[in-house]
Amino acid sequence: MSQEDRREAIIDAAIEVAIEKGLGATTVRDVAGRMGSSSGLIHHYFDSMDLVLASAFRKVAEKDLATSRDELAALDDPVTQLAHFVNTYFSPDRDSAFQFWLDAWSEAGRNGALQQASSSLNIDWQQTLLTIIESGVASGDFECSDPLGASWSTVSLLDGLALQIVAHRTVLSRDQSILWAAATIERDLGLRSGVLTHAAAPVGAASP
Amino acid sequence: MSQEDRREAIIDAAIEVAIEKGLGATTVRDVAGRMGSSSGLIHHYFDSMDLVLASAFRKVAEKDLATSRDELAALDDPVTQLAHFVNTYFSPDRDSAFQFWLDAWSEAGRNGALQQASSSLNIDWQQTLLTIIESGVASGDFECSDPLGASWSTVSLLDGLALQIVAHRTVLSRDQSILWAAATIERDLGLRSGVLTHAAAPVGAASP
DNA sequence: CCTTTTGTTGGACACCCGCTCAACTGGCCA
DNA sequence: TGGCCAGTTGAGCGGGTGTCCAACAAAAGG
Repeated sequence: MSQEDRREAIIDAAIEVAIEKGLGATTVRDVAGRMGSSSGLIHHYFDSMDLVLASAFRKVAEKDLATSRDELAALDDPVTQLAHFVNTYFSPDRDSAFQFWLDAWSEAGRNGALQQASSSLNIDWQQTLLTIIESGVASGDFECSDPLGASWSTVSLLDGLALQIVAHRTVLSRDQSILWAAATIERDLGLRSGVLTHAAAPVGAASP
Repeated sequence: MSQEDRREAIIDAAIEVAIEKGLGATTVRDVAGRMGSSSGLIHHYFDSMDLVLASAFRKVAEKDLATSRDELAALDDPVTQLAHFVNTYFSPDRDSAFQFWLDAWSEAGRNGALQQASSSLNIDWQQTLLTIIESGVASGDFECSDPLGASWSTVSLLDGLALQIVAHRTVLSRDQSILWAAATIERDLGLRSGVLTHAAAPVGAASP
């Protein structure tokens, strides 16, 4: 097993544990136990446990983002892309990844490696949205004088709603949140009301 | 010193420590040390440390909310109230309180007492906004067919932006965030562009 | 084949956690 | 003055943490 593979195996084990116990409560011994190896091994590949946790967060968040980007790439017009983005953002499949985000945001102020990973990946999500918005403005589908502001407002609105769903469970329903987010985003981008939600639902849309 | 005073003193000490070390990293010994008392005392007044932390969060969040509501009560028309709300939401004064929110959202899934405090206080903030929006609709200042949705979208948007400011520090500027949030909220409530930010700035508005 | 290198082990270290409990203190009442 | 008791102490318990490191195993190189 190559050095790189071993590192990935450690990160994967850390992810599995963190999903069950939380990022902050994931320990060296947990990870070693999950891998069936010794605890010393982890420190042979990582200088500190903080780096393991930051790597775990980064891998989860990167995979989550890559999945989203792949799905978006399969759609061709900006309106459909945006509709897909909004309709899938609160999917239960993303709950565990979103809990990683909550943990990262909370810990960012005290763990430098995490803050760097968290802020750069947050920017990546906003950039993904910015690309959609700019292409929509270019094609005439959207009407928006400030795509940068719209992209940040949109991710922030979605994150704020997702946060309620994941942290508080029953306070907001997923479907209701989609409708509320869509309404605001439609107004921000000069779309007719309902365009984002009445569109033929893309693969994996809505939620149970 | 009465029982109630002692409890409050413990909570206050826990708050001081939590501001420095984070809610999750605050220990019984830290709190006792800050008070200059023994660790046993804390357990004489609280059944568990989790309850101390939940109480600390609740006190910070309640005070933060009460301050906001008092300021709003001093203003009379809905537009001025909403402008004040938006212009003060990202104030540096609120940073430490907001870090408590980040910690609470992260920990909510694993600490029942915290989840209850966090979700009910989140609803209180949304209700505050809902009251403003409903009075604005009644007075004809706002145009909004779904005040409930608008209130949730607005808190979520503000929380999402505040989260970037507090967790990632330099990714977004406070002033820029106010402008972006205001633009979206104005569209949601049928206000003329700039009404929320060009209004005579209320006490403590903007940020350095 | 024997040495060297590399990967891996798991016990040990120093420190921290929440929580319990017997012992102590000091003010109040009889 | 003596007894009482709520308030308070802090050592101690069982268990946890990240990190280090001498010892071992196994593959690589001569």
